[in-house]
This record gives sequence, C-alpha cells and structure tokens, in this order.
Amino acid sequence: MSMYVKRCPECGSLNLSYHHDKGEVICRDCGLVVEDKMVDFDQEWREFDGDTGAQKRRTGSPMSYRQFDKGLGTDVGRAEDIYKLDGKTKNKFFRLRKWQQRVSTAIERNLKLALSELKRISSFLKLPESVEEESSRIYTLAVQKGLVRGRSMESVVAGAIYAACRKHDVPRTLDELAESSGIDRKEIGRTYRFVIRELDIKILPSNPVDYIPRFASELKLNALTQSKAVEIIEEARSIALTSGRGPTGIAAAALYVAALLHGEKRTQRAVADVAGVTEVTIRNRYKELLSELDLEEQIKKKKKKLKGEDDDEEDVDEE
DNA sequence: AAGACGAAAGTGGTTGA
DNA sequence: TCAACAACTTTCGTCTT
Repeated sequence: MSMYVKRCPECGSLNLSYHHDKGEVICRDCGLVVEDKMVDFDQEWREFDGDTGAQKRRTGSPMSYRQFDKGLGTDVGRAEDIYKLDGKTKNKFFRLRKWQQRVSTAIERNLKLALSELKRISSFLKLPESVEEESSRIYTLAVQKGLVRGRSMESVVAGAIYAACRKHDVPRTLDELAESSGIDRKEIGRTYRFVIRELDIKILPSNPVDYIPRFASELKLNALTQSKAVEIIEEARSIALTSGRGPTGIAAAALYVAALLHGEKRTQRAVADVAGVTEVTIRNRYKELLSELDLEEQIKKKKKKLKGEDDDEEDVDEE
C-alpha cells in the first residue's frame, strides 16, 4: 500500500527500514533517519461494497480526541423535554444546565487553545499521528479531571505529549519538549509526573535503545555503529547495568563507545549535546561499561594507534 | 588549544520512618 | 513531613593529544 520508493538522501541507498509504529524511516546503510513522520497510509475511511456504488458515504467525522469534544457533544437536555418534572427537580435541572454551560464553554475554550498548541508542538517535533492523538487524549482527560488548575495550560500540554511519547516508545527528551514548548524542563517533568499519577497512566521506564536511531542520525554515525551501540546496551542490560540510570545517559555512552570502536570518533561534548546530558554523565556510564563489559577491543584499538609494533589482531566487531 | 578525566559541591526527586 | 539517598549537573583544575 505504501508504494513510494525512496532513496536515502545521504548515501543513496534503497535499503531503508520502516518503523511504522514510530513513524520513522531509517537507512540501514548510513543510519540516517530519512523521514520521521510518515503519512499514515492505512488509515483509510471505510468504504462499503463497490457494487452499490452510491453508498460510499462516510458516517460522520472521524472520532478523534484532537477535536475538543471528540466530535460528539452531550448536553443537558432542553427545557421542553422536562415538562413532566416537578418543581424541585426542575430547579435542579436548571442549575445543572447553567453549570453545564459554564463548565463546558470554559473547557471548550481551554481545549481549543490547548489542542492547537499541542498540534504546533507535535508537528515541531515531527511526532507520528498516533502520538499526537494519544497526547490529545491525555490532555483532555487531564482537563476533565481539573488537573490544569494551578498549572499553566502549556505545561500540561507539554507533559501530556511527553507522556504519550513515552507510552508509544518514541521518547523525546525533556529538553526537546522544553525547547519546543518554551516551558522549563523541570516544570514539564513535574506536571508530567503529576498527570500520569492522577490519571493512573502506567509507563514503563523507557528503553535506552529507543533513543539510539535519532541520536545516531544527528551525529551522522553509520548503521554499523548504531547497531553496535544497541548491542552494547543489550549486553549491559543483561547484567543489570542499566537499572536506575537515566536512559539517555546510557544511550549516549553506548553511542560514544560504539563510535570509538568503529573509528568514527565523536567528542563527548558532541554526544552529550544531542543526548541532552553532560559529559560527566557520559564518562560515568562509559566507565561502567568498560569495567563491566569486555574492554580489550578498546585497548587494542588504542595500541594500534601507538604504532602497533608487534602483535595486532584485526578483529574489530563480533560478539 | 581542545578534549578527556575526575573531584567536589549543588539540585530535584524518591523513599521510608 | 522530614531526612537520607541516588542520579545527574555544574564547575573547575589537571592531564593528554
């Protein structure tokens, strides 16, 4: 169905890898993220049988949380519907109706504004539609639960997006959210935690591997280095080296080591910048990696640079 | 000069009494 | 609610390339 043929703009390769769930297209040869927001081709609105051609009508607008009320609306009924009610109930009815109007117009206004902001940010971050949809849902729930009170609308939007990204394994760093929303990173983290706690959204700790393609692409590292980094992370995970640590730090250190081993050296600062951590954190993770995994390869590489006088085995990459 | 390294002090969040 | 604690950051001085 998705029948467009693409070449990697970096190396011209046709060997592209499609990750539909992440909305990413990754070049297997050079690791470039070719396109990180794919058109969602299989979202095809139902058509009925071809032979009864006249009946190809759709059944209303698509149900989406990106519209403020999911395209539906519920009202407390009109006055003429309740002519049989007694006076007391009538009064109650009118009170409810009044409240409903107040609340719903307030919520409506809020949602309209918030969802357009949300759309702006998610297109800035090139998030796939599934994530945009999810964050809209989260935000809507948050508003309905009154969680925005005392917080800025923007920070809740940012928190909702962050949560949705995590939930869909398309993690963005807090810094990226901060940059695109203009909200302080800590503030986003706070509201994020608050929102997922209040809405009882369970989010598993994000896997460092999920960050690798994007970071590697930004650093222009090739696919070999990238898969080496993934390999390192998985090895580290098997020895419980990754628990409790920040996933971005691990991803950054793994990439740093992998780049070193493949002769594509990047400075710690460069890696730190794209990963949104400091050099110190990379060094700490890096040290742990070297001491807990096999570091002989690393040492051999360095020895080769030191004029490699006597023995040099040319084994670079295998497990 | 630039990059890598590491010590020391500070920050914000989690946990457990 | 408070204190201990771990992870991470900031800052800064030293060493290596």
